[in-house]
Amino acid sequence: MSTEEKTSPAEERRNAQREALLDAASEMLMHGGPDAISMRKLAARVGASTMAVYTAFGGKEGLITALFEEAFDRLAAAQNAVPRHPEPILWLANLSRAYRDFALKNPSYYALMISATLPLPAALRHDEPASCEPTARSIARHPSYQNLLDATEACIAEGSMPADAGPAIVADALWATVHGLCSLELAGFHLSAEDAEKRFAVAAGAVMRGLLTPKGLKKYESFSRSR
Amino acid sequence: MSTEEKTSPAEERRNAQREALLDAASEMLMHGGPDAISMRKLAARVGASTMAVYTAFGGKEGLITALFEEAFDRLAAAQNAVPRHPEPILWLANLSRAYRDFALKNPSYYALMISATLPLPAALRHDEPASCEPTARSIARHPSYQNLLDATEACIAEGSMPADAGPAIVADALWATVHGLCSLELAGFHLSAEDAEKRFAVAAGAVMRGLLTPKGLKKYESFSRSR
DNA sequence: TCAGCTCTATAACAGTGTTATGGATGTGTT
DNA sequence: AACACATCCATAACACTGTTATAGAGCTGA
Repeated sequence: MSTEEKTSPAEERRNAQREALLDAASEMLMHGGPDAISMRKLAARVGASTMAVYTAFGGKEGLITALFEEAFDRLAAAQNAVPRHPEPILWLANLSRAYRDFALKNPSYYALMISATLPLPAALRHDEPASCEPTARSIARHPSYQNLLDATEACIAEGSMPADAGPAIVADALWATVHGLCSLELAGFHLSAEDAEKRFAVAAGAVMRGLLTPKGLKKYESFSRSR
Repeated sequence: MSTEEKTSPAEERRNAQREALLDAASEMLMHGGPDAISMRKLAARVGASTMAVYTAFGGKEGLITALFEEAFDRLAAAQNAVPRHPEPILWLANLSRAYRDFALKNPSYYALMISATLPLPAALRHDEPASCEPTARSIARHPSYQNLLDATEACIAEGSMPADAGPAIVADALWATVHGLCSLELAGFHLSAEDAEKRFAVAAGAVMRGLLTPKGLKKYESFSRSR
């Protein structure tokens, strides 16, 4: 017997239905974006009525919030899967590549995540123009962001990156670049896969190099030489 | 008498109504995002019927496309307003700042533009998963992108940036970073205006420095010192 | 077993984008 | 100037959307 809560058969069935709804919703999200998620069609797909979605998630907003959490969990898992390389610079580089891989392999989840990073829903959807509360829907400051922050702090600790700007600003700089690159790539602006790869290498390498101290630069270039 | 086409009074009235519709639509876009643009409300706002919007733009898709063009025109105007500094590195830096200023001052227009750069509408909205045709809705490869490309080529020509990667890839690297930073900032991830400014300076400066050749780096640092 | 409660199915409400169908308006020709 | 033609717009309807009220089923706990 594990430490799980005892689940009555009805509650178990409810949870199963909730997961079925979430799965179907993610599938609808996959090949049509958030607007393609219709409450009626979603309920019909799992053989339930529309109200089931409302009791499970409270509404479309709640459903999409649940999809957000799913997306963030997947991203966090992908980032945690990156081994903590003893050289923090290489750890950081590997985190960047893992971030890109995640974005390319889960385009609709990624799009959903960054749709909260856009001003549209966050600041403008509701009539209050000065809300600016990211609720829980944002990449930055999220657990999936922690690895990037840790690696940045390790770089600063060993003197490879400057300490005066603060780790958050440095990490944001790298994140902004990688995110922008993924946006470009997902939008289809790559004549070939090799070009996309090359562009990512050039841009991510540039911002990395530009963020390093002279000491860090020397290390980084020795890594590049040895490769 | 100018070179304009002769406009009959009816056609002139039609054009006036079309512009009135576009203005009202942009206003609705401003404080509610694209989803807040309702055909009925839009038509009612200018005192016309719903069909007027359809004969003028063909549908909501056409209306939003018109808003896209408006947004791109404004961005292009903002970029063209940046004087062509004799030092291409500084020209490039000024273009970046102008891009950010535009994004911060026109958040909904900017969000509309980059919503086409996202995978959501471009690749996933319609059921064909392999369309990937940016039609005319994309920042990169657009006239508003030309200044950035020109400045990059000027940097390469004077030897401040490497020529082997090609100007497009270098320009994309800078654009991706600036775009990512604007996304972060517009989403509300700035504790203070000074912090946002600092972050932009650090990140944009880093990618710029990382893209420069040793020769360009020497120039760039002399600029920073003299400031 | 039975009261009580939660969940759900049906149907309706207020919206949305879009589209047929007449009638009014302007246009070009005779 | 007057007629035939084309265009455009207002009305109303259709097919959807998310959401909600209402009533009935199902499970829970005593």
